[in-house]
Amino acid sequence: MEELDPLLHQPLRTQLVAFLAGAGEQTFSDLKRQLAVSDGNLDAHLKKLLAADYVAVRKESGNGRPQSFFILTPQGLAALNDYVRALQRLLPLAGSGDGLPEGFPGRTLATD
Amino acid sequence: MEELDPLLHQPLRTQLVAFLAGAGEQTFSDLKRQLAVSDGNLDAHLKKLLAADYVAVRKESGNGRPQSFFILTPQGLAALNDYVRALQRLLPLAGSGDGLPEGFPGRTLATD
DNA sequence: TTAATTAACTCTATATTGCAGAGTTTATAG
DNA sequence: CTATAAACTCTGCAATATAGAGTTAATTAA
Repeated sequence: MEELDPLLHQPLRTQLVAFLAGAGEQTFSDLKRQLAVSDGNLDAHLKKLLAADYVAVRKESGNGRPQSFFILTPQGLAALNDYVRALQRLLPLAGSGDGLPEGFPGRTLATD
Repeated sequence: MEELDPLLHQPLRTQLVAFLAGAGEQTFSDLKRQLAVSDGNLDAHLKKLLAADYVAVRKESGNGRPQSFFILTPQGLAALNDYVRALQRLLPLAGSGDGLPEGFPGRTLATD
């Protein structure tokens, strides 16, 4: 059965990676604001992504407050790519911009 | 930012619900085999889906071994529908059957 | 030039969730 | 009627997620 990278298949991390993919390099604070998440929680999830080399960090200081810039690595983008494909195979999303129930052939609903 | 139903956004439960959506009513053992998961783990996740009324169960006995048939409820299908749409908004998947990197405008990659 | 303030992180303890295997029940076979 | 096996279910351990307290570093203002 279709595997879903557990590192990516978690609400906050999916959002994180999707956001980095779409918006490019972001500071810790940017991410914190965008995802409305606590410092500690963001830190913990970033650490996991860093440990997996899905995300890289570049630190700056000297010309202002110290800042960390987080960015998706090529591996991270590749993993996201694979993840999205796995989702597409698992969930019949193809061509369903507006409904998708028709995309689930053979289903039977509980009649309650 | 885009919300992802935490009940569905978990590897095993996503697979479970996707499978039920695609294949209709399934027994406990069918699910166990298809998802290659331990009894206890399957039971735990089914309980959560039952508690949320995403899945319903019908029990049979008397004419063979006792069996439970699990099935997606209308609420479950609706939740899955919402979930897929949230993913589609979060991840720019549209029309990317074969690459998708182009689907992430504005991204910048770490050069390592 | 140095003490106060504030922003940017990071660490740690607690809560929540996930998992596997042992246990229980129910049915068929000998 | 005892043994075997399939179909679940329960319980304790392990891993993960979260929040908030703590730490470091830089600007501001006396």
